[in-house]
Amino acid sequence: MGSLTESNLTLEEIARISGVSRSTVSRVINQHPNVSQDVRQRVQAVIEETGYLPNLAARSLASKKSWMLGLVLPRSVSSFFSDPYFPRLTQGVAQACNQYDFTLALFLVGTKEDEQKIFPRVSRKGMLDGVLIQSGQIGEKLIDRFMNLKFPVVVLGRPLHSGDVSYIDVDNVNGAFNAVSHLIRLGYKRIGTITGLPGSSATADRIAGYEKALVERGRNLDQSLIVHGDFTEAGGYYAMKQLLPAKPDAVFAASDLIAIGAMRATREAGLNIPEDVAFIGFDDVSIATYADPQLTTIRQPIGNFGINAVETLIDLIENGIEPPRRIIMDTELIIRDSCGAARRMESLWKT
Amino acid sequence: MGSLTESNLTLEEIARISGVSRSTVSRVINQHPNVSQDVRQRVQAVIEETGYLPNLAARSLASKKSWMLGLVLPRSVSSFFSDPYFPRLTQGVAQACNQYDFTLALFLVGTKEDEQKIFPRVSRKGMLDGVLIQSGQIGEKLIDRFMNLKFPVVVLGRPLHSGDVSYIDVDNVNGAFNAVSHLIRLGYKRIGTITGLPGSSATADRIAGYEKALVERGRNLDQSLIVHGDFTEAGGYYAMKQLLPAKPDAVFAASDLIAIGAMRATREAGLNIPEDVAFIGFDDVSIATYADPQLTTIRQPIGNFGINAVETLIDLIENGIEPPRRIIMDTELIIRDSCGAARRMESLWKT
DNA sequence: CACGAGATTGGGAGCGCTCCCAAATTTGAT
DNA sequence: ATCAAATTTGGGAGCGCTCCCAATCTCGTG
Repeated sequence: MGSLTESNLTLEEIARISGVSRSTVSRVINQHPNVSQDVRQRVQAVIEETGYLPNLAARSLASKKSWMLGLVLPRSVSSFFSDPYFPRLTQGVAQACNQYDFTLALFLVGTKEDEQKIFPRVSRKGMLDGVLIQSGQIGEKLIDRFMNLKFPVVVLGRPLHSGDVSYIDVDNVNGAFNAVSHLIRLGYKRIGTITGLPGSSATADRIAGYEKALVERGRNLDQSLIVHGDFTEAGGYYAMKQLLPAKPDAVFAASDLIAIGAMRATREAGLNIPEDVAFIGFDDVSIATYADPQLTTIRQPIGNFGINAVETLIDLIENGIEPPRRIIMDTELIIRDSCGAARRMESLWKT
Repeated sequence: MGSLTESNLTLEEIARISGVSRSTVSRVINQHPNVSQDVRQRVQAVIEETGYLPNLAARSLASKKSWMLGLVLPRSVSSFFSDPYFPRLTQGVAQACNQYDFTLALFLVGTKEDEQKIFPRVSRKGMLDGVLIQSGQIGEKLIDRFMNLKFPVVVLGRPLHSGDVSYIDVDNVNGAFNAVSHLIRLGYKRIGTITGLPGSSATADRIAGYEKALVERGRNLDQSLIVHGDFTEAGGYYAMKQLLPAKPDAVFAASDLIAIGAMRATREAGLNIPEDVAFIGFDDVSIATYADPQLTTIRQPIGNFGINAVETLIDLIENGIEPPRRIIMDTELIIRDSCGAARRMESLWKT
């Protein structure tokens, strides 16, 4: 174990030790076929023995590949990491990076200043092979610039103006549709919704799904039952205060965090959940099960979402950019207590 | 705006355009003093106009610096990103990296396989200038190996066996002491605790603080009031089930997440919070305010913790390694509803 | 007006790798 | 055994930067 020399080992050094040339060692490392069986083994042995790993910077410089992927997350307005969605996403991305032997560079865009500097930082030559960008305000501005550079990009969540860009999204329309249909099925009459931050496709699609479900059942859309939130707990709380006068008997919240906030406002108003107002969220993050009552919600495959995104990006990097890849993932209705399914079903039996 | 040429701009090219040599441009970029005023301005102008940024790989290779920092987080056992602590920490680290123009590489150690590969991955030449490691099982194993390589490391949280390593920690003993003292002051008689995952200094120190507070007030330590958890909600839930038979009237939980779980178990047992059992948590993550009742807790300066860690690491990188830096940050008692302070104080007034 | 110190500039060498091409070796068919 | 074809190997030329040293330029001074 050359643990002492481990630090300044070079290709040339490995070549000297194994009695071959620099090029041959390089071939062994890069799995190039044109190396005889016994030479390959001999070199392999030396590499293992010494714990040699090629210098990343040198390799990147020569090959124009860095085996690094970027993940750009805008920490829009207030919260961001207070919503467990992003950590889960990040985890999925990190896991996939590990699996494919890529390194993950994380860019959290916080301040206005970060926003200014983010593009040069990320697009800088010799740094990243490709980038994952969360859709939304900041993300959208970056997409075109990356596309212009022919820089491999995969957008997380459908961008509002998707030209030729590859993206991965969850079927938000259908998820919301299923959520609201579930509430209709349970017999709720005045179903309200608290939306996400306006200006994102997720928000728009979830509203569309909500409306579609009501319309298909021949219900009228009542604008007083639609209140805009921002994907935060506090936002949900204040939105619910606005919604309460409209006397909803059930609410579809555009995220679990919104639902948690809305339930807080509901309890404060002295109402019971789900007897007086039923709730259903979106995401199925861990707090959904910590809530009291536990939250019925639309589960997103968040972890797989990240993994899929990385796989798509790597494919883009290795096999070129056309045509754009587009992946839409399915959601799943998770029934817990906040929708009152148990009680409602019971009463249905009785009638 | 040479947006088209932006991509393959080199030092040499900038030199040609500004009519000086490669070396001079390099000096301008690296703020080397020996450049005349007017040449500097001329070159600066060309750089701005073309949007040139040095190739990172080439720069790293030549200078042996990468301007990249690593953050290694072991996703020990079950949860990890389900605890909002780590996202908050990551955010602080990312923010500081932005500020100091470093790039953040995130390493989440998930599987056993990751654990095997993490060291070569991270210590690989030409990749990182330094690394931040979360203390704990996996972290501890890595520390020595990095120290041997003279690789700059800052440990997040005091490592169990801290040799010459630099670390940053929060005053866990004092935090726990203040929490429990607060409960004592409010008149609780049977104060239990649910600990974190055994084997970390944070867990040990919080237990020490709990015991210190009790002992200083002349209370006896009752082992049946100490139950071990693991920093998860589910862990808190099951720990509380174990603790309930010991009839505690107040509980100090080693994290907010534990407290949330413990409160769930308490409610299920038909007890009221804080009338029957009061709670106090640790961390002050966002879920502390989403809980019902809102959680009294010990606030950690998590974001600043990350920022401080990065600053320490950069200092280490730039100014050498001895002596090891050690930073201990203070905590703060945040009084909300779960400790029953309001009611207790009220009743104190009456007497 | 010549001279040397100090400021400024240019060019070579090299960081450690990949990639290409030519040289050396092996193989197989005659 | 012989020669063309295929396989294997070695070395040169970069990749785009930094760093060092030598060359050049600027002055102030005697």
